[in-house]
Amino acid sequence: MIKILVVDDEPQIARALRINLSAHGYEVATAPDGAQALRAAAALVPDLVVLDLGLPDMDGTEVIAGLRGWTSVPILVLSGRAASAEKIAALDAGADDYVTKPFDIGELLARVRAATRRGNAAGDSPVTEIGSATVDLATREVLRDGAEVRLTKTEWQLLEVLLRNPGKLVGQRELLHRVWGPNYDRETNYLRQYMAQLRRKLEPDPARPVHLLTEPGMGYRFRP
Amino acid sequence: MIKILVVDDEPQIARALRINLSAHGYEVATAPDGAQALRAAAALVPDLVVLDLGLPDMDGTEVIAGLRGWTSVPILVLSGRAASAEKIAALDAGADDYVTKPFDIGELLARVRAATRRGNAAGDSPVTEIGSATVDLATREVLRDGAEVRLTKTEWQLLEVLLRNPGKLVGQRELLHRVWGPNYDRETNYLRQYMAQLRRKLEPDPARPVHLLTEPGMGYRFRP
DNA sequence: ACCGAGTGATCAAGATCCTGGTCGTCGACG
DNA sequence: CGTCGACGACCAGGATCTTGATCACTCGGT
Repeated sequence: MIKILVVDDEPQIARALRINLSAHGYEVATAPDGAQALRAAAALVPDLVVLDLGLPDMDGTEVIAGLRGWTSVPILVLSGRAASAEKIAALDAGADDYVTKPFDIGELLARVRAATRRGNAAGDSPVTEIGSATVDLATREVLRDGAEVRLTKTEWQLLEVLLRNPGKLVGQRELLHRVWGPNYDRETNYLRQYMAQLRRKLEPDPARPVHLLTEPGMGYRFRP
Repeated sequence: MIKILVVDDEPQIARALRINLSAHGYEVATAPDGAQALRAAAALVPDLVVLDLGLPDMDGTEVIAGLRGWTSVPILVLSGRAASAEKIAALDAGADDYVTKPFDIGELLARVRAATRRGNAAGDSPVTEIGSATVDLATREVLRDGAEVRLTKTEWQLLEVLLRNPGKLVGQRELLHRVWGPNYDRETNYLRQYMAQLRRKLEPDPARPVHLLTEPGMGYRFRP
């Protein structure tokens, strides 16, 4: 079942979307503001986010950036503002589509189909092999030698950023920014702490990592 | 370079799109009707198709179906008709986005960026050849004769400045500014030190550099 | 042809920074 | 009240950066 997270502060619209989407076979969750949206997205790992830009607590692009930090889930933006600058800002922040209110529900559903179709067609298998461990980013499960390994929320966020950039070096500034937020740029000790935990849980020999590598002075890298 | 195929039977619009897109660094090809569009797509394998629905020879959805038969290239539909039924038909036929004319060129470019960003996510990175070594600035990797070469942070910064100005002379003042900051204008010995290290790690014969050249009294130059 | 100044290359240390590992505290949650 | 995860501090070992010294080369001037 395809999971959709609807983010809107107006109860009527949220309700209407929920009814229409679930009538077409989607599993729907809703969040009334940006903070709860980010939490819900982390908890549910939806297949699509429908995001209203007029949220009370955060700017729309901030929500998009918060999501894009750790997931490439399709984001479909709803907005009352039709100005091109608004659209460009949202799209460049990482949104996949932009629909202005009032919108035709049939068109919205078609755009939802287009966005979810892409996600499925992209077909990048969400499971990643790390030595003897298997990481499934979609279901948030780690199996190692048949046994399940538990990761905490922070560990997941850190691991996901690395796994979504296979082979690529991710700077420590960027990692801190994406996992802990913009105010933790200097706390590199967090990184060391959690990288060590991830290595203990995933690497065959945590003292000699093969997949979760350190690039001294620069950042970390996941090698498949 | 990202290749875009523009399909439009109106020469003015095709011309305007070509100019705008190539001004933003895309490689543009055009086709005036559906049949030629399908042939061009098969020959060029573009990274994005911008498709006007009002073609003389085929219905727009037929063109989309013809493309979708063998490729999952992103398709961005342009159309003068704003009716929801049209949009739904095009999107369900396999289009990724639908923009109604008249459109804002900035918005179109943003949607182009959004569409290509998705495809390029699993993309390839630009690599530079230095003798027998290959340098990948995106992933921060250097391979030499199949073996991996480790560069330190400062070595990367210095090398990146040179590689981003291929063939161009970069003054020592400028290099020092970019790598060490504004307060190191006179420390040219740093440059010598690290240039020597880079040559040792990258040049076939470090004593006789072929790609990382010294311009006495002025600066350094990377020759591809 | 000789010399000295200026510049660049190379070598060899200390100083400094970074990392990994460990420990202890705090707050949330059951 | 007990447990777990997040947070913060510390230390030792090692890699990196910085600095100084030495030598080779070029280029004017004598």
